[in-house]
Amino acid sequence: MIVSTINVNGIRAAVKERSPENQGLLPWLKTTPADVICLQETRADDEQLAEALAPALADGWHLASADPHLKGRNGVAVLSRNPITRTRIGPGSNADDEFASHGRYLEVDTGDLTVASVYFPTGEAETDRQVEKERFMAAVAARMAELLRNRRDAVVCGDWNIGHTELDIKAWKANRKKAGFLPAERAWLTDLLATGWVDVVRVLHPDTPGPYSWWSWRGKAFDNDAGWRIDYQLANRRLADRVVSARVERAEAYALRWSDHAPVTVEYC
Amino acid sequence: MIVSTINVNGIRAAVKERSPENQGLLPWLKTTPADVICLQETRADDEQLAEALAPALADGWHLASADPHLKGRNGVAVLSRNPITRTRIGPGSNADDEFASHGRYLEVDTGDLTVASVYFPTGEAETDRQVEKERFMAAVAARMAELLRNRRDAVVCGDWNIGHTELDIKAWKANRKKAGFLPAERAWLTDLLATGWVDVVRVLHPDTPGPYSWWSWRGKAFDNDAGWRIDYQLANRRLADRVVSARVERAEAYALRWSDHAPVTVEYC
DNA sequence: CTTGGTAGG
DNA sequence: CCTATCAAG
Repeated sequence: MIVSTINVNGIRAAVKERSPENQGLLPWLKTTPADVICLQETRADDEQLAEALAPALADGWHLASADPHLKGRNGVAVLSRNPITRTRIGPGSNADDEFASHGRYLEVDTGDLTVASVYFPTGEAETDRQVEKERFMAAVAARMAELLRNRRDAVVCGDWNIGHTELDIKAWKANRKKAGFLPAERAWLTDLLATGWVDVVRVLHPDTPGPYSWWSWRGKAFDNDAGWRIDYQLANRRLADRVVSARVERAEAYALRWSDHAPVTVEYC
Repeated sequence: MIVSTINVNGIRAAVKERSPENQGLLPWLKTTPADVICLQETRADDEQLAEALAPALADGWHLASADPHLKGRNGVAVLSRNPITRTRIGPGSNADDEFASHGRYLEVDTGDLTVASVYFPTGEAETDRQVEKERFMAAVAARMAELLRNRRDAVVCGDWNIGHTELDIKAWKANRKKAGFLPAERAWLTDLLATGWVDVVRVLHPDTPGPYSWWSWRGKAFDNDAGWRIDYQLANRRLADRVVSARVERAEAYALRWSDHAPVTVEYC
């Protein structure tokens, strides 16, 4: 069982042919061994998303998605080779959940697994946008506590927009007061992991900087590997014990950059 | 003395290299025999315009321009191989001219010639935008009457956004109620020509449809030559008598399309 | 279909 | 620097 997660930074741009060598997301989808793929920042409504992914759907992929409330913003989805047997939109427990309409949280069951695709707000230190990010963090943590109480194995994938430790951001010193590496955000992740979730990429690469999963388009950030590791798969411990490999597909991304993020791919035996 | 006029549809886009074969406006500028070039729809302020045209200025071209009041809209300019000895912005006679700030009218003297670069509003039938277009038409006609009373030879170049006769629009039947081919607009041009101005391209091509100078980007308008002749050079009669050639540079535009308009180029002996 | 502005990343 | 939106042409 292989699970991938990637922030596509606009599904319509991601599926576009960019050059003869770089034909975008669809060739990657054709060749990936993944069984489940979590997508974030589709920046499209359900109809536009299905249209962009039409070739994949024709190939038999199943699709679930959570529409953004604002056009051209957010949007998350899950692609699965096996049927999707349950979907839940929003981290909250009821329809008046403030985030249910934001296109930031989608949870599905497929086979024996529960998979969530989550897109955290960017935030902005010292502003209301950071307050909203923290409300979203609290809502997701509450839902993840519920998931732990369930019987099913679960993995929560996404763009968390938080670097956890100094290993996770190349320029961590310059970012100590920036949204994405604030002490409160880092502590929140530490606390979340203490409840029983496992950051499976970090467990397999405990001491190395990165592997980064996002590089700014600006300047030569990608060439210099001046990146951030902000895309995580958090698995419950029983599932995490089954991890056989966990990597960021940077090599592929190097040749074929159709997003500013790279896929984070984990094989569970 | 060769005068060209072209609506560049955004100077910053026009100077961009579009492909190995199509390097944009600058190579055309390198090879054109024109002595004076009127530009419309630069969609840039004076500083952005000078930056986009920096290679031409380094080659010795002189530049005058009229800033648009709204960012990214309108904007007219004149490039001249010889020095520009007088500049006037706006068709009106005083600073409270409503159009002086709109980046639609620039008049210069160079050598013995007065040259104006004018960008008429698009208009929209039955709306306030048409009323404004007609106010601009009246202001330009008034200024052109003044020009005729002057001693100097003068040519008023630009994107008039009006097709004069059925020869000037391929699909004239479908456009009889559309801004750009309204009876009032056509009559205004007829009246203007009756005051002593000469549409020099039409005089040299009296009976042929076109030659069109604008084609919509939509569909296959350009390939089908489904165009409009809306870019004119109007010369006073004495100057018009010196015309030796007048053409639309469609052949060049075919290979190298860096605007939806093509240059209208006239040689005066 | 293309331009430039703007918000957001 | 890239992805969207939008108004305008």
